[in-house]
Amino acid sequence: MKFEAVTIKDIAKALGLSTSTVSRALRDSYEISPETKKKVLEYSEKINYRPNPIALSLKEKRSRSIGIIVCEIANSFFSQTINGIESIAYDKGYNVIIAQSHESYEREVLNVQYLASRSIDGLLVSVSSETQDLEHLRHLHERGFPIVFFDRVVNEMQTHKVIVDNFKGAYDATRHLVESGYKNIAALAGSEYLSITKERLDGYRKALEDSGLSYREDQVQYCLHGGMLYDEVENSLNNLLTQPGKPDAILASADKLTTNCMRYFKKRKIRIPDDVALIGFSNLDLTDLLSPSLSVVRQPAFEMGQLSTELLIQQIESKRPVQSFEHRILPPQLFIRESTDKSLID
Amino acid sequence: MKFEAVTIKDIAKALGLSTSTVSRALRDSYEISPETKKKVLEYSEKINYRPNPIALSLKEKRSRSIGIIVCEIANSFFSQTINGIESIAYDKGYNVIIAQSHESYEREVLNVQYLASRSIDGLLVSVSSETQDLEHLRHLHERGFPIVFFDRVVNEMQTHKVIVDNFKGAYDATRHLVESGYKNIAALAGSEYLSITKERLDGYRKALEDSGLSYREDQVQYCLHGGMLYDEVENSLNNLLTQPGKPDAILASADKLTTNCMRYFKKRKIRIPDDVALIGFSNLDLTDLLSPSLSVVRQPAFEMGQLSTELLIQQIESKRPVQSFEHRILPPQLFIRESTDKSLID
DNA sequence: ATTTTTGCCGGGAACGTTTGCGTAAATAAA
DNA sequence: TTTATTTACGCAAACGTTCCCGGCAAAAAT
Repeated sequence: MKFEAVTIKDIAKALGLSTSTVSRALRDSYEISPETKKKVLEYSEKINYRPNPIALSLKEKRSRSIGIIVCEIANSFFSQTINGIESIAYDKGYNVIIAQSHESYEREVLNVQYLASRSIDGLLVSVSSETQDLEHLRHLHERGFPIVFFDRVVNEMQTHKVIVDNFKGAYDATRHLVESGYKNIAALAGSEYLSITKERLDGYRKALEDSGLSYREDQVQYCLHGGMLYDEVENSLNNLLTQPGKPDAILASADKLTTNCMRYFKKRKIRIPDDVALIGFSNLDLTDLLSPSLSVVRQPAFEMGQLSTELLIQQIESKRPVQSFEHRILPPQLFIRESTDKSLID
Repeated sequence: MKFEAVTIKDIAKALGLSTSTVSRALRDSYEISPETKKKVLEYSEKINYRPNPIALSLKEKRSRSIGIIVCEIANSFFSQTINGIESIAYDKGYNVIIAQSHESYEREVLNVQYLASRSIDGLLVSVSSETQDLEHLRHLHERGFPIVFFDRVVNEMQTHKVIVDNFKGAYDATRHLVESGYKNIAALAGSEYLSITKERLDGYRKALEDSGLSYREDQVQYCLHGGMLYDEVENSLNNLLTQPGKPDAILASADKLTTNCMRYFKKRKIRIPDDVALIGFSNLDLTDLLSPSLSVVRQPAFEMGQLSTELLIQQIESKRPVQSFEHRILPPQLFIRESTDKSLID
């Protein structure tokens, strides 16, 4: 069943005018007499005329829609980011098309190709945790296609980038653990390939060094899928907890890592924070309701979405190729709760 | 900066052919000689030709994209549903465009108009909690535009509908509370306008009656925004808890209602389930990590998304107007945890 | 009275693609 | 050899819109 819409031709025919006149009348051109304009406006109002955006896109060579690629919309951080993106995009008359990579490189490539072929005007990307090869994006970028990276950026490409200060987030969290008296602080990290993983580990390391504690490689575990799979978290924690100098605190550097870590401890009846303290990067709205309530580093997700979108649309609408690319760094927020602070437990 | 893509014309010019020949060669038409086909295929492969979907849409009067309207993608139930929708849509070569109403009728209307003007081929809708007037949807529906409702359906329109057995979900949950010894069971419900609210309350009521307990209107509280606003939940709970015959158990009929209910109890140091038991509809992946772990009615969200999309695409691709509409009802799942069962607490 | 300007409108091309129709050359049938 | 058929391709219209280019009146300037 096709759905027949009213076109400018129908209006022209009904009113005995040409399509050009109708088009001009609708755009309020000075070349059209007030009476004709009035007739056209009234009639198109009456039959509920809406311009066909497909036809417009074809003519203008732009679709007024932007693509988003994230790993999971079910991830609080990304759904909040998307809300930020949406708020700006709709304001500026852009439509958003969301695609999920589910942390798979293959699906990311497929999505990029799909979106590019859908004639989107620009792309907001947070790469998957598997992504190493960037040809699928570089290919577009070289041809002048606007791309903005957020959160999980890639250094190899000259584009606008919006991230949170991951170094500071991890640094502050680690310092907090040290100041709370923990001495063996392990890090549960995401994929090695991701920028955020490196930055967060750097912050963790620096905080240890600044505190006179030593950084030990065996206290760092990577999870390729960023905690999406419970098994990889279980594995990593098994590795950490069976080693000599067992950690008394853990810094988890992603949402799923943090919650699956809790799940692991709960299963094994390991008490938080008595046996092991836990702090993690998370944008969940429920961290206060968990047992124990969770200390977290929170990212300004909504603002990241807004900022990224502003930069993207600015580039899309710029007359000449953008030369200088911005690299914005937003501040993270530290929330101290029971999982790292026994005194808060009643 | 516009992004110039390769067209069929470029291929034709380069190969000294006409656009029609190139088009036919690409579609493997029998009218084209094998040699020409080979040349065209190889060249278009080389320059990475992709057909312009905008031009195709204009010609075919269909965009191969479907719209989704939900209140919040941050809601686990909806993000899971969207994953289900996506899985089917992409399989069948459809693109999805997601719009959020944020439980606002006004934004819902705007979104519907926006999506309709974006030449989508069909719409998957879960109405906002404010929605009473359905003109924005009826208008499209009457003109033969394919619409499928899921979860929050409307009875006034003859379309495909996919829901969960809300009656049974609430019935089972309430029976479970009764069987666990609770006698004063209150219901924290969502917007009165929503189908799911009515159905769930009906199940709650029937379970009470079947158990020899009386249904009391003062034990039911409605939250127009479905728990999105903490204040409305706080208000409702204040009403429930200050009445004579204070409830010893609560059935919360939406995700946000459930979690905000917990938040309220936590703030006031009301113990669950010792002071009040709590069970709620929820698709959160974290209910096992909450304190106490939460008993829930879970909906098969992914499957709902899949099924709805299959029905929608079937209708879109049907040659003749669809006469008979399906009304599918999926089974909910009950999970008993600590918040209603003291024996599970260690 | 003639020329110039102004106001108002229509014709037609273009965006990228598909497709019905026409047709030249090549081949087969008469 | 003539006619019929097949093969392989091009032309042009169409989808809905905008916009350049004209054109033709009436009004204004000469």
